[in-house]
Amino acid sequence: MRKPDAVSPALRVRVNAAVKELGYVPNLAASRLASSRTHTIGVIVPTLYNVIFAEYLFALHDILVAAGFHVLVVNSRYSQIEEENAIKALLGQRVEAIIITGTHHTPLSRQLLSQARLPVVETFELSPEPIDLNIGMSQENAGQTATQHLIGLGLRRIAFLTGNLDHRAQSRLDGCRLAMEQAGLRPAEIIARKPRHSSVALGSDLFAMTHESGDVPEAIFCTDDNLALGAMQECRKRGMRVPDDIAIMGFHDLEFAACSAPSLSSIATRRFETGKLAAERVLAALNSSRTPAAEQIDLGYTLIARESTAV
Amino acid sequence: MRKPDAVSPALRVRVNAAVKELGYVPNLAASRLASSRTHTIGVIVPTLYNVIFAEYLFALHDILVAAGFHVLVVNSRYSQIEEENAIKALLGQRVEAIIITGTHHTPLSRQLLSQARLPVVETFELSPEPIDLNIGMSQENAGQTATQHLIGLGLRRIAFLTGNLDHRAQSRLDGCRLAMEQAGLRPAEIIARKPRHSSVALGSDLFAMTHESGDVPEAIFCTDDNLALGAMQECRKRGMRVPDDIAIMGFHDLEFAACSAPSLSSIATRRFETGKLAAERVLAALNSSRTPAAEQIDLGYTLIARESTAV
DNA sequence: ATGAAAGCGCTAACAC
DNA sequence: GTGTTAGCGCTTTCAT
Repeated sequence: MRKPDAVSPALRVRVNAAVKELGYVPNLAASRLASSRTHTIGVIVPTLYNVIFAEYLFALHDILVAAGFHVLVVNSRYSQIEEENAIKALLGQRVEAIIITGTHHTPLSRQLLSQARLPVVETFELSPEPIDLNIGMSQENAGQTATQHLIGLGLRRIAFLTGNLDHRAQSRLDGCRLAMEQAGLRPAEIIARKPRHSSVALGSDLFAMTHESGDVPEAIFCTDDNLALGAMQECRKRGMRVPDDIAIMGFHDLEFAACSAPSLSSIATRRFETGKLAAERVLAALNSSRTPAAEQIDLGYTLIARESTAV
Repeated sequence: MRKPDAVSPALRVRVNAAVKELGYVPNLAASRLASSRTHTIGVIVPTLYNVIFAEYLFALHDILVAAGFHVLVVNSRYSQIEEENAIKALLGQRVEAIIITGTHHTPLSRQLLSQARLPVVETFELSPEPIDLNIGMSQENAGQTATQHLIGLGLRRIAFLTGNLDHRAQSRLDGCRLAMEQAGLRPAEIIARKPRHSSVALGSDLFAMTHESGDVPEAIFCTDDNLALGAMQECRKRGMRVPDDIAIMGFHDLEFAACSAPSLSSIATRRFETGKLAAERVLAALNSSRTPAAEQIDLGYTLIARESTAV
């Protein structure tokens, strides 16, 4: 069945007939056990709610499936414990490589990944000590750049807005604080108490909260374009004009940032490229017998200034 | 290792030490082969870009993981061929049940699912002849209800706007046509030539196209809230007021519909409940030895009238 | 409570 | 080109 050409046409016909009649489907577990090849790559993402991971997975999927691999996606829900369980599950499946979001893991996770002797790619962040490959960008620098953009516009009272404070959001906040400090300022911080995933509705809620507190800043840097869009809409509802009364800055440059009204300034990040490169490097590592040297790739980011900060 | 209580404490300690030192992880393929239990449920969705599937998967995941199952998510990219391949892959994995989006499959897909002797749940639509279980809603009725709402407002020139025309979008369009016909009208149809996934940017593009053609309707029913939001933003950019100059209606009642400015009228659909119920029925079927009768559950939908159609 | 042994359904290597 | 056979690493059953 796996090499139909290597068999007489007559036999091939009989085999196909039998397959169809019996509804026979080869047992992958047996095949994997016997060949010790699973043709499966494990991918861990923190959530499926955020479209950036959909884009990333799309690119990964494209390349890996074309190369004959299965892609096993697990989500860790932003929990290191769930991530550790996901790693165990993937190793138990004997995936041939693991592509994992972020660079912060439990000690056991690191240990498991290190001694598993398979290609590991950490993505979206830059690690001080990568387990193996690392493809990402400096979230802290990006946060700093965004904030410097606002400061450069003459804005002084700047707030940082986020839903849950996962590690990447925290790094952006660190960058924001650094930029403010360098300018002799301090950011206000608007952080949702209850960790909810980033959404337009949450951005709207958080801005409403801030507005009602009476302490409205001159500019808001949101960790995410969804939050930014929600904040912009809430501004309008409350009679504030963007950017005249308040400047708003997003993050990720999602598809709608260019066409929202007003259009949204953001930091463009490279999700497709991250996925594509991770997949390519994994394939390369799997095809070369010798272990390639651990490598770190900085994909960078780009500041996109649009109407929402055109003060 | 699987029953630590059934072993002397001393041995248990030695086992754990060995496990840690060797980085031992049990081989799931071997376990599955030996026990002929995979504890895995396969789920097929058409895309990961649409947040409704994230919500659905979240609910599914919650219940199935809590019950000790693995969830294997595959996406078919709205292609029946890819869906067929996904089904083969899942059956090869010997998943214990399959939860699949939609009710339209290739003949071979139907055959494979029928003769696999495992619980199958088709979701999001209602099928005239379900393979096994079917949990969904009438997309056509929902499209009809939305359109009747617009007609009831005295609007006559109504357009239907969609990105790609997958089967569910087609059904909503059918419902829209039916309502128009009953009122003695004909809908205009705005359909993206290049199938792209639904997004705010696409809604914006499509409305811009329509506006430039000069033939602007009195109301637009969009297959998706993302498209609707994009259309609303593009309206504002072009100096049209919603709902005064044009009424806009979305679909799915995504999180942001309530907080956009103006707030968006929509049809609320029940993604969480669909996932929850599908997971519960699968677990029930797996626990009862006898095959439960094929069943069809209509989860319905709700018209939510908000500012964008408050004419 | 512990050890021994058969066999799950394939793959890979070999003989025919 | 075709048939045969020994494992892959577990689970399950049976002896001890």
